[in-house]
Amino acid sequence: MIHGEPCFIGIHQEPGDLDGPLTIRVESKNEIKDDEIRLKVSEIFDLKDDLMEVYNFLESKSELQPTIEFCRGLRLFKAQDPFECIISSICSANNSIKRWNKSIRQIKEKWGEEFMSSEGVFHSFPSPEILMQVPEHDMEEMELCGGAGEASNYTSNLKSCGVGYRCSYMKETARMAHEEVDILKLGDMDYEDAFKEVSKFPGVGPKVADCILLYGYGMGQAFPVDVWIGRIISALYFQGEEIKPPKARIFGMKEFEEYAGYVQLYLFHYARKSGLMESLRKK
DNA sequence: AACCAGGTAATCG
DNA sequence: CGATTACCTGGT
Repeated sequence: MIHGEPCFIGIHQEPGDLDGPLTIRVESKNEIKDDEIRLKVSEIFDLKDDLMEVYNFLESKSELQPTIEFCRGLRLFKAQDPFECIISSICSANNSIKRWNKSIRQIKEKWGEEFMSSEGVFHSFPSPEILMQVPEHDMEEMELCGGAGEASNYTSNLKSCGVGYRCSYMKETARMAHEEVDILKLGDMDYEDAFKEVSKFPGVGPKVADCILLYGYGMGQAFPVDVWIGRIISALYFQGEEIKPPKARIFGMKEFEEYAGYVQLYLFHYARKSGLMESLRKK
């Protein structure tokens, strides 16, 4: 997997035993060294350090202390495929979790590479080159196929995955990732430069850019602000006064520094589990 | 059937 | 500049 070959990793931990042992099962056609597996798993699940450093930080801020008991053991999860993360993040904008997950699953099933394992069939996310060539809508696909039958019968096009107007963003981003931008290089840039760079992709605003950098490239200083984080910051730090996303983002980055990503994750989960979210619902 | 949620891009003053 | 609005889809 270090070299890009497919590999399946199953991870199990007894429910309720967050400090208990992790069982890791690996499947691959090729031989893989134990150390490589450990390295990759630990990178994906951010296991390189225990969370004490994060918890010490949360403890030091009175507004954040309550999040700990609701989130203990929760970790940032790093995406394995940067391009999948970029397209997924674009797809998530102005969209529901359920819907954009469904869209991404369909994209993988339709244009990803297929793999078998004992757990069933898997699909990788298609490469930029593949995705940029996918027809946008049923009419385009029909013409490509010679124009036979009803357009609505064609389902090998991006719009059929329910991505809506994000379709053109995704295709153009795929084209740029293939022809103009080295998306692997983003990981070596510093945060500010990487933020400017990913913001060049259509459909990528501040929130999506921060999601890409946080979940796709492990940049922990990113603080993605969606409506919920905006409301939570307003409630916890500004006595409920409305704080607009750009201001909430700057505030979060200054206040939380290299822990901003973890604070965002913990605040969101805390608000959801504690009932704070219900009380903040609309306006 | 009208209305809602959800970030970005375009447009307006 | 800041403020407003169109955009698509699946849900009520």
